[in-house]
Amino acid sequence: MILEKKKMFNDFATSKGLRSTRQRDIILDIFLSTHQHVSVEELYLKIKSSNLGIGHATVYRTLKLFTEAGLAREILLHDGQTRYEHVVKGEHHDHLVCTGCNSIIEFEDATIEKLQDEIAARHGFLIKSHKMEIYGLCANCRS
Amino acid sequence: MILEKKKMFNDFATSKGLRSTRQRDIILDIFLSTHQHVSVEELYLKIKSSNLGIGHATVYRTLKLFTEAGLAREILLHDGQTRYEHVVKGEHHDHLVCTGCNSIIEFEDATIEKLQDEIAARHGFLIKSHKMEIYGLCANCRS
DNA sequence: CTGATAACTGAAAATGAATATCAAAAGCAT
DNA sequence: ATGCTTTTGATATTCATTTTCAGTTATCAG
Ligand SMILES: [Mn+2]
Ligand SMILES: [Mn+2]
Ligand SMILES: [Zn+2]
Ligand SMILES: [Zn+2]
Repeated sequence: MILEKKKMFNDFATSKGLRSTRQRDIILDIFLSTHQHVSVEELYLKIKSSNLGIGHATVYRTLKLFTEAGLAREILLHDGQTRYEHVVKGEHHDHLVCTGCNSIIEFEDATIEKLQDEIAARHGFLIKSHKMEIYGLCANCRS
Repeated sequence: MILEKKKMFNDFATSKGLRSTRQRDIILDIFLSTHQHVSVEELYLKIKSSNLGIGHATVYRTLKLFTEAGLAREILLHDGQTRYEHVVKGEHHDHLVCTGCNSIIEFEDATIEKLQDEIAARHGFLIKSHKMEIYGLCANCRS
């Protein structure tokens, strides 16, 4: 799994003529070791606390590369910070976002995805990506 | 239609003990005269070009009031600017966003909305709002 | 291995949207 | 009109992200 992701990035780097650097290796390692929905700052701090000095700019730049390489997805919730999550090949999910405790529940719904395709087709629209977020209170925060 | 919106804001203002000001009247007029999905900056410039001096801060503040009053909805696309659209009572729609020409197509799908409710219910989640955006190329930009 | 070249890094500065500050102005009740 | 409270807006501030650019490093031809 992790090796597969590393290979994926390697292939991407090769195809784009990117160089292999210490920083990119470290950032990839740490990104792969995180759970879902990490903000750039969280990653930066995690790297910092490992006594590995890497600059902010490099973390930002590298996460964009991961996104381009298809192994990360950018998520913009309503907290003013860009977050990244892992892309699992052949999977897609959307989010229930709790405004009480900021927790995120993931869900998949094939019917919704199909309806989206139909709507797009009806408008001659070519889908590249989509996002769907449901905001509200999770079971815990309701009570 | 426009009178109805003005009354709506008036009622809201009264219920909140807000004062009636020249600035709020102007911003409401201009907001109601726009089409969908205006950014704060666009509104600000429109006001400025009408030779009516109103500060940035006031435009930001007032649009939040409109949102609270239920006559505007905040939209966050991927261009780093908050936009606002008109709320039509009893209606809801989502967006197809063209990454080629930045145009936006609106659509409604009752089945998707119902599926969202079901998913939320399944997780004991109480929905407050949701957003769904499909990104890609519109019919024009495809060709 | 060596040197040339182009890519990469990161500290620091810049950007840009949005918010906070606060003194002056304006609305409203009496 | 008076007095009190809200509102405004120029300005400063915040904060995430991007840009700059000089120094560093990876890669590759010789
Ligand atoms: Mn997720
Ligand atoms: Mn719309
Ligand atoms: Zn919660
Ligand atoms: Zn288009």
